[in-house]
Amino acid sequence: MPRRSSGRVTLQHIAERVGVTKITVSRALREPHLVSATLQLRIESAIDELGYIPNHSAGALASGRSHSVALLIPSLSNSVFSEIQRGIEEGLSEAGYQVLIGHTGYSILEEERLIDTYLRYGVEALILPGSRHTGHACRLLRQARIPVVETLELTETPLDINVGLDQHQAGKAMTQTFLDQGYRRVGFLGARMDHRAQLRMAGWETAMQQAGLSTERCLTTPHPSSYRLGGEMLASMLDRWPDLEGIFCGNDDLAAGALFECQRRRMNVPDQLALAGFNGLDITEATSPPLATVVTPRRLIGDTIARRLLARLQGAPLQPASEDLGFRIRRGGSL
Amino acid sequence: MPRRSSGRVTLQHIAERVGVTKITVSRALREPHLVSATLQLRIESAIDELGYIPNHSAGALASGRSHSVALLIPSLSNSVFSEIQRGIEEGLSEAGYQVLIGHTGYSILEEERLIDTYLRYGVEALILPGSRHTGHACRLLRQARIPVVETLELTETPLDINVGLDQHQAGKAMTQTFLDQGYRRVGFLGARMDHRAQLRMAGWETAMQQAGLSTERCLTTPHPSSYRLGGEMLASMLDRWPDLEGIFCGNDDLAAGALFECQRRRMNVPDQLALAGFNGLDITEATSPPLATVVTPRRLIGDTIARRLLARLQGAPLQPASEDLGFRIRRGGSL
DNA sequence: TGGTCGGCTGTTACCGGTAACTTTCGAAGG
DNA sequence: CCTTCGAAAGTTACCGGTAACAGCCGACCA
Repeated sequence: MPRRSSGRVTLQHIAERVGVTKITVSRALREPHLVSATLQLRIESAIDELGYIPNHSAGALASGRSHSVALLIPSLSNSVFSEIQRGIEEGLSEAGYQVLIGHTGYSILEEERLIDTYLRYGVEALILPGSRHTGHACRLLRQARIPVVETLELTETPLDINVGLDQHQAGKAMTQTFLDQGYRRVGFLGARMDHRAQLRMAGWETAMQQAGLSTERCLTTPHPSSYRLGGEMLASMLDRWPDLEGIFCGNDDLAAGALFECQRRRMNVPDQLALAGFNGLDITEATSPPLATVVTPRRLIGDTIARRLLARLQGAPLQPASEDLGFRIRRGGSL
Repeated sequence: MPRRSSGRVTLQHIAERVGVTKITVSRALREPHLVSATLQLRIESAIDELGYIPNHSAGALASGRSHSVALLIPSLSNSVFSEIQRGIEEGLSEAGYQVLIGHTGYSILEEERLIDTYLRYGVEALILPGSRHTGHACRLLRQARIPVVETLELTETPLDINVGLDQHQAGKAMTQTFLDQGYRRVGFLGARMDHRAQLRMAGWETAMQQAGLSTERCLTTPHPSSYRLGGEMLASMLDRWPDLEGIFCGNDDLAAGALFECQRRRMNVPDQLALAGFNGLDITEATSPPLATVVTPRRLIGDTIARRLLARLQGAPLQPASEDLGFRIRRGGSL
């Protein structure tokens, strides 16, 4: 009678049932070509007779490999990440990796906590949103000696792989589109104001300043963005700056909320007020008029991350570098 | 020289540095009250000097406890689940559980695969969307002898904990609201048509039949729902049944897409066509007019799941039962 | 006929923690 | 002064797999 045991079916049970040793059963599962065909069959049938389920912890401990990768995203409810996630998952799961998802709630402290958690799980790589991390997080990452991906934004000093787009440049380009269309009093509306939102706003400022225009018409909040907030903030902005000609919203949710508010006020978009968002979510194509937006190559980002990460996991050397996947301006009908 | 070793810092290293055995260090981390205060301090400082990160696999293997729970959701991009998830996560993380998220893509085959995967990880409980599973999945769940939660919909034959709402009843109630407002030629527009969508549609049929009305005006598709699809399908329905007075959409995305299409056609909602959705997502309150919808108690569902699951994890006996958390009809302005 | 080789299976040790039990030691009590 | 007791730390074995290396055996070749 063993002192303790989980009661679960183990390799040992299968081995006894078949009359071999457990290493043979282990091989049959991982390297079937090393096991004779007849044994293979007997092992298989024993496995599903007894309902054997491998213990991942035991395997990971013995082999030093977890076959898993952690993907941190800011928020589960933000559909910006679902396409990125799809690309990553498809690429990695083909190669036998399990993708563990965690969400940071846009906080680098929470990110640090999650990095620690997933390092305990022994993930073989980490994919992080953004390029700003706590000092301790950086230390953890360096010490872990595993591939790290920083994504969405670009950085001058990548830790390892960096795939994304230049958020500042994109904000500037969208603002320039307003200017090219003859709009002059263009405001900025932002929420949450995480690092990427700040970069976009800085792009707006740069473009306005270069054109010699005022950057006064700007309203931001640390609250999470939502349709409702877009509407409310639009109302405040119109109150405060009745002469506004156009508003660049830091993301599509705000822009859609602002558009709905315009509809309630029977304001014509874009004649009375031009609007633009950021990301190119589905909703921008559905509204009437469709919303102008910066279309970000999210699926491509996901695919690229998967490809480059697999290369690193298969031995490609650490060679920190950024990859800029660009963006596309879509005028929709709201600008 | 050991034959193999990961090179990572282990309990053993900390123990040597401090001059104790590893079990003492292990205790200092898990049961600090059993270790003297001075030792505790020396151990702590050794841990962050050396940068020790516990190996979760080793701990889980030795203790037979993974301190993790799997939450399967149909789709990451559907914000219906983010609130449920938040409630679950807050409740469980307080009690020291890590929540692992997987998405089934609305497929019970994929669900089966994920159940298998997470059982290998040794999760201590599983939370599943829906009550329909493959036969093999049921076998796996039964054999695993861990708490299982089925959520969103209710079932007569719960495996264990079942928390949700009566989707059929909700569909019927919303349809009845159309009828109470005097609408007669009420259609149904559905996409994806997973089990819950089918139940809602059945609710619509029941209400219509009980009122002696035709259930002919019904259009569904297996494609995933989206704003765009809502618009396109609305167009088809209006083509085919120009006499439609109202449309009950299987979810809020479709309803919003339909509303946008009405706006493009300059059709007045609800005078020319009444619309309703399902779930009570943010967008239903943002549009103009706001959309009628069935508000589902998602946060409450999440909290309830956390509470009941914790009870089971702490020893409450298996006692299969359903808990109906109800729903609320919101008329918005589109109905 | 002896040697070699390759296919298949076994032996042994080990991964990094934790459970359960044991030992040590100083303080309190009789 | 001896016993008892409890706090603090140690010993030993074990969780369930896998790496590395060691047989075994029949086929093939010289």
